[in-house]
Amino acid sequence: MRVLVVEDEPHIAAAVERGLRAEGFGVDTAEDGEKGLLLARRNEYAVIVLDLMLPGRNGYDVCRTLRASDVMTPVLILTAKDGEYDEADALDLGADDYLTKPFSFVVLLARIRALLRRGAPQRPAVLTAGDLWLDPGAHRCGRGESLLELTPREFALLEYLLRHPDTVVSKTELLAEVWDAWFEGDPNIVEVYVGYLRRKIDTPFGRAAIETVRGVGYRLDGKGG
Amino acid sequence: MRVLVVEDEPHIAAAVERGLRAEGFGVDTAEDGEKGLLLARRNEYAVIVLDLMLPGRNGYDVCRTLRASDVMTPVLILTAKDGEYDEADALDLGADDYLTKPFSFVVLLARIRALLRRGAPQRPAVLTAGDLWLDPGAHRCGRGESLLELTPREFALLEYLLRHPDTVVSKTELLAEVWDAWFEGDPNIVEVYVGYLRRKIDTPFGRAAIETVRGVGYRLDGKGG
DNA sequence: GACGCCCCTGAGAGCACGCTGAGAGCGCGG
DNA sequence: CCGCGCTCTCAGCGTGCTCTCAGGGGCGTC
Repeated sequence: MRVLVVEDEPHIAAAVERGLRAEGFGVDTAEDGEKGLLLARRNEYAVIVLDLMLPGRNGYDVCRTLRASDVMTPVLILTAKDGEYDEADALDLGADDYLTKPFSFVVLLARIRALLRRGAPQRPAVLTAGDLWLDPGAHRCGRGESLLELTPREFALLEYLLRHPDTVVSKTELLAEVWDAWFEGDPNIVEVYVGYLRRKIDTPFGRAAIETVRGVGYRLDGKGG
Repeated sequence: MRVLVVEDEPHIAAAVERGLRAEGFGVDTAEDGEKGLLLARRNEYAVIVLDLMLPGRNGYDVCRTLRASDVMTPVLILTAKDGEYDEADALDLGADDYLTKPFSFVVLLARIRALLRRGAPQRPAVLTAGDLWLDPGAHRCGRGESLLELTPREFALLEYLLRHPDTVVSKTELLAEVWDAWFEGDPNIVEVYVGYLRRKIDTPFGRAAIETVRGVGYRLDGKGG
């Protein structure tokens, strides 16, 4: 899930970037409108966070140009409260939401999530497969009554599998989504972590939620094994 | 005192708007859910009057989305008596009151006044987690009978955690919310203050209300540890 | 039935992350 | 002007997580 941040004030850009990364987003930044446009056209972003006051090509211009070239990525506009621009204009130009500085980071996150939700179907708060459950918000998971202690990596892996139940996910896909899009290490790492997971969520319960599909990948049984 | 009316039937919208204006309210109207959402997010309303049967995005959806993006403005739901929706559902979604059409304007006004009296952000006077309690108004907190002496920063941190019990809050989020939205210092400060807090609220009582979720953040146990 | 590929697993190295103690800076009150 | 308390920085340390590697075993194929 990648986000593009177009913002010329370095400390704001850095704070937003750091925060979004901590929330699991991939982040690209651009310090002016020109670069923002380039990146927005070249890549597929889930959301674009766009400052209005930019050197050179301003946010209005960027937003209009994007829409004109059929880039329909949701755009969230940032601007100073006392700016010369009006929020109504921004929304007319095809922006999807609007936030005035200074704003709380949590609000920014909530807005971004809301934008993402609009496009995607609503996801339930807790993911389950049979008696196996995982709560992304509380960062907890378990099998029936038992709470399971997972490391961050194990948790991320299980979460991904639970989001794609009864579907074979390839090792490459897991590497890209759970690890890093540009992961270059030993792909064996996936097998290792699937092993760790099985020892925690399957073996103690005599179940087998994660099935190996030889030569293809892994499949999580929607009924928990 | 502004009110947002989201209603697609023009004559009802007009009647409600006229009536509310006569009572001294500022009124914005939206004829569908999408516009309603935009306005609700953009502006601060005292109350939102929301019809359930709307073209496109219906009232349920609007209400749920608003709550999900942390807009806590009181919502009063309007709906036809024989509609397919149930009152209980509406309240579950985070609506605050409920009125079936046809309704008398006087009743609508009374309900709106009641909602305003309740106060917009319906916050409990005292936040608790098990025997741990914090009174934001009195600026006091304690564990059971014992009063705890916290510095302002410690207090703010605990308050934030208590407002998000059983949820993992990231260090970034804490930096942004308890410190400053654009905090640039050493993020280690969060660990330091969590340490201070634990020494005051956990160690002396042999409890562990604040749990560390490695690589993600901290979680306050809703039962106080 | 034999071979080869893929997967599994145990051991271990490296290191990132979080915790803590010490102390500097600063504002405020005495 | 001094002392106190709060905030924040910094560096060291320990834990346990992540990842690598190599060997063994299972499954499919020929």
